[in-house]
Amino acid sequence: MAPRSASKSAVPSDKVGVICRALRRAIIEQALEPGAKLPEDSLGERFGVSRTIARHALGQLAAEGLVELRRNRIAVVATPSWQEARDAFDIRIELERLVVRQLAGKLTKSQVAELNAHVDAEDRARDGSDAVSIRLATEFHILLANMTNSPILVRYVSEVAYRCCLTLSLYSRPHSSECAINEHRAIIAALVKGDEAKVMSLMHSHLDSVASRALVAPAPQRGRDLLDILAPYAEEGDGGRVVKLPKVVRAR
Amino acid sequence: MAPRSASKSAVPSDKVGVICRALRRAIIEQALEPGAKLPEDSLGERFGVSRTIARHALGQLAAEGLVELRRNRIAVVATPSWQEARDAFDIRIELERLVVRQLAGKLTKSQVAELNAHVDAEDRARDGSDAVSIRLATEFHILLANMTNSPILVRYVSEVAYRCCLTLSLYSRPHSSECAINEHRAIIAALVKGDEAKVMSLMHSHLDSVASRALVAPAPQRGRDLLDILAPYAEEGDGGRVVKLPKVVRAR
DNA sequence: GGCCGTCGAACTGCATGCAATTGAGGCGCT
DNA sequence: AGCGCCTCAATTGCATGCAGTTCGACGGCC
Repeated sequence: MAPRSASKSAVPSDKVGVICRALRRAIIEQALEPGAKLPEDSLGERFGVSRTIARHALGQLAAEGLVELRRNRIAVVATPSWQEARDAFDIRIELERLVVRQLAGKLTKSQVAELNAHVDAEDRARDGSDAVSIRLATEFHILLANMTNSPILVRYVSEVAYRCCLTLSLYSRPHSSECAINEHRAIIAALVKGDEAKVMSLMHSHLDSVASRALVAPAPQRGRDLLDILAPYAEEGDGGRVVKLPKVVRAR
Repeated sequence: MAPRSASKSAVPSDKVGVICRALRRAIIEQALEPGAKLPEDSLGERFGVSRTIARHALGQLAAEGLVELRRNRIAVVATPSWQEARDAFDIRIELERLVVRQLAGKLTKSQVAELNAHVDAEDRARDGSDAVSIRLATEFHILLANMTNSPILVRYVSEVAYRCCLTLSLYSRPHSSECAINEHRAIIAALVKGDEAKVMSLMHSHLDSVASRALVAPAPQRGRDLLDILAPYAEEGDGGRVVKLPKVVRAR
């Protein structure tokens, strides 16, 4: 509906931007799981562009921390460690507190309407797939950030929110985020009321509860597969090599 | 001295990384002023690589907000608006409060030594060029962030610090940041002492004072040239065109 | 003299080609 | 059967070439 063509910067042409957006979305909807391979050829073919462009897009996404690039290796969707996930949430909390601090009491009527409409959409999607719910929940926060009119803040909040989303698919059990919709409504209400302190603490506890519900301890059994579990034991120094393991069948 | 090869991610090969680091440094030392042109050819030639690589590097820097990319146009060093500068500082304050909160009372002896050595270097550079002083001051903060061992936090703090650095060359009068060295020492002391609240407020006021010393109001006369002054009046929508002005001699 | 239109050089957007590296399967050896 | 080596297809790293666009300058016209 809204003609939100989003980020004006960092998008050399727009083909790159299209691919980035598509991949971001696929990643946060968990159509692409962490660790999924992203060969340049395939991407290029899929989007009707050459490898050059696909490569460029991967570079951008790597800069955002959504994909991992290793020299001469196929790019893969990032697999953040549990600690990184925690860090991302900590940063996110601070950034979003900043967002609501700037927004408290300053929302226009149409902005409030837009926010409410979004939460309604979240409500409606409750029966649908988890993926959509998660995406909408994330987009609520990005929508909020957008209203600050601070491009930098928007960029950082978006990035870190996407990263958090990514970690959710790694470490959370299903259906863990739906109950947060009420908290979104509460935040809107507090924003309208203009109570800065209140809305900041609401946002804080909202994110904190999402984080603690989602990030269920380092859970030995929760990792994707053997390789992930062993990762911390094979600290990869700047050129280090993972210890050779006898016969590991990589989970496809 | 320290074998700090820095960011492992987001660097496809390393030629790209080399170019990025070089340009970042040139930018924050103000060898490249905001608005400076960065043609792909020249960069490629300068660094002994093809345009492809130079282009990729520019893409990365654009993602960090240090350069501006516009379709079919020569890339230029970013020229943040005054408002963006303010926003960047606000974000920076929150992020660095997070840094020192995590670090308070947790520094090892060698880390403290490293910090002190750095501030000593800042002291020594006081007689040298402004550019070096500014770079060192910025690097102090990045050094601090590094000690959190949180790659994400490091990345964000670095980025936003570079951006702030960039704005300093636009909006600040010369010699405005040197007196901050004592504040760096105070922060180290408070970190060692482990007083979380104290160090957070120290960092807050440190950055706040740098910002307010530096960002001297929108100052009609302080902008680079006429075009910058007029920029806010010619909001560029996603494909909008700046209003045609009769005969503007662009300050070289 | 100043303004406008036209032209050319410069630059970007993108695809493709070639060399180098990887990792995966097959083969032989123990 | 298991383990290691070796070879080859798959994939990346990078440069170059071509087409389209922009910017600046020159020259004509008012």
